Amino acid sequence: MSQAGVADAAGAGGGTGGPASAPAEAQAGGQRRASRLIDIAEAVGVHVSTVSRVLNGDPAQSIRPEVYERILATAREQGYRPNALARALKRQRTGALTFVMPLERNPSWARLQGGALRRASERGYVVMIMEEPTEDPKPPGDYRYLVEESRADGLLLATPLRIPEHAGGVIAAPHVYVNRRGPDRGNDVVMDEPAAVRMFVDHAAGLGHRSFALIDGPPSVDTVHRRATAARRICAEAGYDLTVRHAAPNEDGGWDAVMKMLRHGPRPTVCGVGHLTQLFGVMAALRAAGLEVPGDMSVVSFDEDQCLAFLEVPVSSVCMPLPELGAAAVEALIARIEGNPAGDVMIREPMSLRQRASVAPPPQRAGAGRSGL
Amino acid sequence: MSQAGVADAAGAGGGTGGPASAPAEAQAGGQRRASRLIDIAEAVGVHVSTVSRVLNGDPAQSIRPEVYERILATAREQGYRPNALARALKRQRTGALTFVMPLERNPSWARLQGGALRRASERGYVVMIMEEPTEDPKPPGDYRYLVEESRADGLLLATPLRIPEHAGGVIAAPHVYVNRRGPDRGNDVVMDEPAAVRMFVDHAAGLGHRSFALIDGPPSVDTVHRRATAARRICAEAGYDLTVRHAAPNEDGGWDAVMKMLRHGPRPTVCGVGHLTQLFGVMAALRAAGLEVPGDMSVVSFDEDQCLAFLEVPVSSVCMPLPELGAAAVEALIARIEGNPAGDVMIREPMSLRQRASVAPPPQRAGAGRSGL
DNA sequence: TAAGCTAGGACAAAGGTTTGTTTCGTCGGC
DNA sequence: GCCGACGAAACAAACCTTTGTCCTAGCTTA
Repeated sequence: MSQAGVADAAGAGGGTGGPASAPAEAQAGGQRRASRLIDIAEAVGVHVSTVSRVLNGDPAQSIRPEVYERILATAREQGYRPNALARALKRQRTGALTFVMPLERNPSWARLQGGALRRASERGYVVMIMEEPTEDPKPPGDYRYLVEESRADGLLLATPLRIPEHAGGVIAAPHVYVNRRGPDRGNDVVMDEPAAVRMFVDHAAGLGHRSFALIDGPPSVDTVHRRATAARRICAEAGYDLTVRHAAPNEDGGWDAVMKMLRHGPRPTVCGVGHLTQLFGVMAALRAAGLEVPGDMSVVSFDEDQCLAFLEVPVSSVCMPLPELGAAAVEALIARIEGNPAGDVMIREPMSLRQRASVAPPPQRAGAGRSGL
Repeated sequence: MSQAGVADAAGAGGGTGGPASAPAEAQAGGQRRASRLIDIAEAVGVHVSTVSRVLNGDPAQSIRPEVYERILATAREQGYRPNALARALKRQRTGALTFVMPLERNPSWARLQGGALRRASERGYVVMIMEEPTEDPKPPGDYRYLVEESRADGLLLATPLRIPEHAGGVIAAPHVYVNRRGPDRGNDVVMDEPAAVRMFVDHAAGLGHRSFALIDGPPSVDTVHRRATAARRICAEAGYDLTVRHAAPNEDGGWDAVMKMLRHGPRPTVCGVGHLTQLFGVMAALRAAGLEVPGDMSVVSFDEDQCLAFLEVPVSSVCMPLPELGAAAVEALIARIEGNPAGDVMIREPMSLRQRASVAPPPQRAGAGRSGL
């Protein structure tokens, strides 16, 4: 990047014979060493601290304009890049965040991650990703070491689980729980699951449905727990029937849940499904049971994905602002790092119901009466 | 994490009054400061270098067993964690990799990322993710700064694009191009796209197909380029017809490609589709055109995803080992960082064709004759 | 008994920045 | 003519590790 060496010749002449190491240029063999503050200082003929202040625009220091310009020019010529390690060591701040999340194929995680990464990048932070498997989760304290080792300034804890029993107490480092409520208050950034549920219920109720089902993952997952709780409350208040079925968050889980649901008790007329993968099993099971969607049963997914529009029966979904959630989590974490904790955050907007073909008025048989529309 | 403070009392007694800073414990107000080497050294009554060697298991140094034990015990009591910053600064190695990739909802990227992250973690590296948008890509040299700033030891360049014209030359830092051939040789880790294409062609040819189409993204994407080139060669050698259509890597692109394909020239009997998103458009367009899959046209996706099994017509796919590609890329990068560059790598295994309902023998009309099976 | 060797550590110099404190002139004011 | 202030920059102490070199007893050996 631009030929160095010129700088030295044009520099302050004679006094280059300092005891310090070789300048950035003229390294014989391999890779040219990276330019350091001291290389610029020697080339210009000033002290390293002066260079540092100029390059950082320290307002408390006045510099002669010519020196100022020379330093800037030399830094450019040498392609100077501050050593983030040294800077972080001195400043006690790394400019890095750690995002702890499961590595799943679920597109929702990608949306969340994308939102977080973009916002972090805008804010000048780099993000490291660490996997936390959904099964066999480690206590959150185990991630603390990344901050303790000064690798990162804070933690985004985006595991879907609720507080593990072995939580190991509260994390001292700046941290935010993403779409999950942590053991300590004031560090949660969560989706407004009740609003999502309400959107689902209102939509279906508007078509005449009175008997609801919710098929979702295990209640140990905090989002699931919040969704189920909200559904119970909302349906109870409105006087609707509700069956909640917790099942494995995969295709088989969806299948099993449907099969059990059809065997036991009165059949609901509309069914919300928490996981995209469960949805596939749900649709297959309904078809296998001879039920038509939406003729016999309406279905709504709580995971939005493009493929929903191209399934055998296109499935409506509640589309939640996952990228916004990720971005807000980053924002909240940075605020904590900078010493302005702002309390829990709930993400509401923009939430929408994407209507596809899987929702219709309930079948007459089960309908209350005014299924006119 | 275990009460500190005990260590000091049990330590070497009197000589604690060093001029250095306060020990890790007994910090009055806020967060207890992290334990440092010097805290352990003072507690035990040895020099900091001794602690460092013990904790790092330096074999060149002999230590009295009792001192050895005391150091280890004290480190444990204080919950010592080496400061990664200081260590990296001194060792000139960060233990971090940077993964440059687009942040897309495409599940293939998640699989690739997952494979890379897991392998890096196994190898003791942390990974930072940087976005490179698919449109408006920066020259790869622009990421170099992450290494120049000593934030990472190497770069995984997983942008799907071919060498940008403004590449800005070769990157000096250790780097690997992931599923893309870079401007310099010996740093590529790529999928065996020709094998994938051959799997597609052989499968279809075995059913009697002789007229192929390939719908894929723009040829500026290196994977697309490799796929198209391989398809041309393979079909030419076998004497099959081939139409290659480059289109936008989204639903509309797939739709447009089909429409153009149906308007111009002889209609192929089987169609490979490069992107999952394009596939949706392809399926919609075929249906809109009144063509049945697989009756009138067989379809194979080059992107595997669970949802393929649940589309209106379940679509066969060539499932490529993306996680393995990611892992191999990490492996190759680490080898370079450690000074053992190993040349280009091609990932072949395990590659499989997932047969679903979208492939059948060609329709009689277009078949050459022996369409018996 | 003196020289030499070894075990067991201490010393100190990096590694590249940041930042509080001094220093050295020079200028202005009285 | 002297004091204070100020502009402009140097000095040096961190930040925390790693690692090459040096030192000091105690012991062995000639």
